[in-house]
Amino acid sequence: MTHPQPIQASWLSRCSTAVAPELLGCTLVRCFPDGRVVRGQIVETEAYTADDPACHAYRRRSLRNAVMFGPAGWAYVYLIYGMYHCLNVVTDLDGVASAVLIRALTLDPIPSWVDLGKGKPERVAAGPGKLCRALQINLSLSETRFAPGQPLWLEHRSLEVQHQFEQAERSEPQHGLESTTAGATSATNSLIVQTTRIGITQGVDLPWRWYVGGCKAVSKR
DNA sequence: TACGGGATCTGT
DNA sequence: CAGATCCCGTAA
Repeated sequence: MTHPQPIQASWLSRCSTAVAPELLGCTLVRCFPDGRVVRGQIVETEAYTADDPACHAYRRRSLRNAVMFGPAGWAYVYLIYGMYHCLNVVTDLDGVASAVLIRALTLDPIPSWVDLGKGKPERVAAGPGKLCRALQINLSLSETRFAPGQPLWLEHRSLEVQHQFEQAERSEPQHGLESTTAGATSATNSLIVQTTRIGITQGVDLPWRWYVGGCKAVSKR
């Protein structure tokens, strides 16, 4: 068991559509001022790019979206529907407005101070709004850097998780893409499913959502 | 300055 | 399927 490897800004400094699937299986770390730490495995992501009409930075640079135009490795948090927050990881080169929305986490174990509410524990961080509620992520964390010692940082897939993903790729004899429900496609030999994004009205057909197949924390639709 | 819609979630 | 609830982009 090796210790966790923090994700550097350079690794995130690529197109969001490349980063988003690779963030699956990685760990989001939330560190509170008193030192308490919550770790969650990322199981669902979406990519947003500069020329993507669904992207908050599509039209112009503004006070809210400015951080997306900057270098990779910063947090973009926004308030949605007046009551939920959503967490994004800024990606790509300085000047290229893009980000990955973190849509779901599995928390194992769930720390005692995380509010379970009612409902299944495996769904405490199922959905972009719920994961921010569970980890107490709000606007004050927007425009902070993902780095160890900060309130938020990211860690690469553990060896175990990496093996899981690779093993899944080996487990089936070679096949092409297999169509599942509603246009979702997944290689029969991969844990990762790629499909269209959720909750948007523009860019609806872009297949820029990825999730870990079979995971209970993934949005259902 | 005013207005309306939104990368959500829950309960009916 | 409606409602909660508030910020921000757009138009005036």
